[in-house]
Amino acid sequence: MCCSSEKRVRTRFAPSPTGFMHVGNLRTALYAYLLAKSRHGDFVLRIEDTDQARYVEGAVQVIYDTLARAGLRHDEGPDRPGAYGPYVQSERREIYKKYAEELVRKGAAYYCFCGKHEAEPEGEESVSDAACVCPCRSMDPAAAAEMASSGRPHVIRQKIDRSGVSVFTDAVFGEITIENKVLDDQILLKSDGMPTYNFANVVDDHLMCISHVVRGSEYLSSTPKYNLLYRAFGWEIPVYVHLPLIMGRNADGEISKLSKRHGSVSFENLLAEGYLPEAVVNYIALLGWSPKSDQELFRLEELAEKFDVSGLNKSPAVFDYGKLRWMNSEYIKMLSPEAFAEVARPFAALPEKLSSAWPKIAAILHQRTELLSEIPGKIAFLAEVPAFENDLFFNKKSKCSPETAREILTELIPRFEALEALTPEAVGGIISAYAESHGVKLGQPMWAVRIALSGLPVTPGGPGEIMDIIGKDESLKRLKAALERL
RNA sequence: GUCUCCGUCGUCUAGAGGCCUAGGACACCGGGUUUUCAUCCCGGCAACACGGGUUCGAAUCCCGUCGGAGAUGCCA
Repeated sequence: MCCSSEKRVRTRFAPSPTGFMHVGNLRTALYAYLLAKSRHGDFVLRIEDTDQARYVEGAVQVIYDTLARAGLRHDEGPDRPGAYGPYVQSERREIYKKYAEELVRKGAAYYCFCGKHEAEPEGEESVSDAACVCPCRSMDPAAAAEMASSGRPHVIRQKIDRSGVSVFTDAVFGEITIENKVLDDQILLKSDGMPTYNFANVVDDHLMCISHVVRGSEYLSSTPKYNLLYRAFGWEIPVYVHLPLIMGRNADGEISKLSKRHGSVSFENLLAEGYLPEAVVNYIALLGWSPKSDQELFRLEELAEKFDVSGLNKSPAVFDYGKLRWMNSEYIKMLSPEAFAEVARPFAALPEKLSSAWPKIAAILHQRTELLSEIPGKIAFLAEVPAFENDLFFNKKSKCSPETAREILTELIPRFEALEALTPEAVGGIISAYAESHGVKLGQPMWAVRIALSGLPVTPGGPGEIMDIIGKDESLKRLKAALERL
């Protein structure tokens, strides 16, 4: 029997192996993890693979990888043996069968031989399942059991008394009342012998001693059915923690449950775009939960310390890529220069000749990067000067024009040439000296040299850094080419 | 259609009858610093869905309206 006397907090994350991890699911996992850890409890991973049609090769690995990268370490799971395994539902068939049959014996469920329902034609007054009464419902139990054991295809349905109302309490939403007449005799065991989610989650949560069921609010309206199941078995009902949904906004401004059409919604996509896992975790933690303080940046351990169900919100939250981006930039800035160079490297797409200059390139990129995937675009000019017009030499603020640029380059090129090495300091010194001797703003020669060097009005780093990175030969080549066209 | 839930700046949120001329953050706008841009600093714009109650007093409680979302699968 189970451990209902045990006070230990145990939560679970129970994803279906569909091949990718939706951020909504990740957030559910995060909250389940935080709830458990904030109370020094256990966080369990269970794989819900009861839908064979949706099985995807390698999908379980995606789940492990996601949890690992997000830092959500589970205490038990298929890969971490615990006392309540197996942790994969397809390996628990016999368990569900046994309990489903127990329910039939208790009169809380029945065999149904009706076959699949055809889809109802659109537009008609749809007759809900709840309203129609299956003839199998009133079949003689002994006869039905015999038919079932003789191999006749069947499912097992929950037998629900539709009178009265069901009331339950959710830790987030409070007291919820639902009329029993809207509850249908849902299928517990499918004709292939696999349980439905509706049945498996109850059996497993009980058997695995889950104390707090953390899940999306889409399950709110079916919760009374689960409670009926717990009662039929005589099991203790867990604490429910239903989470507000994460919404997305489409191009027309319409809001609906966040899905692929709203952008990258899987954790792996987000990482591939250059969001740091810590930033994503921090961001989604605050999507629907508030620490009730003005703090917004949290390490995972800190979240586990501060997490409390009372901070959970009831209303749906719109996923805001803009704010995620800001948070990502905060995490990038917090990285040490070495760490930044390392995480950014795979995104850089550097040509061979520049690869040894990576540490220097990373240094000028560090404080100006919000998303790692923007890096190639920011540094492409290092490999090759993009086509540009001489008009680019015009700059109001620094009073620069193609004419002044010509003067500047004419005077400066020999000085750069005379330099042993084009270090940022040496280059800066020469440019400053020019500004001073000509009585112009520093920005003027800076602008001219930058444009000549990069063909861009905006570059990471200034002329000194750029020359240092591309080297003396290449620098002079570019400056001379620019002067020639002036 | 039916049922359930939700409704504070554009977005994420604080607010649990007087502390609210409603606070923070992102975004946006403006200013300053700066070797461009960015970072950084300062400032600004911007919300209690609406209508009734209850109360000396309501963003906070009650009712209604409207709006939004979810559920209604041999998916989870």
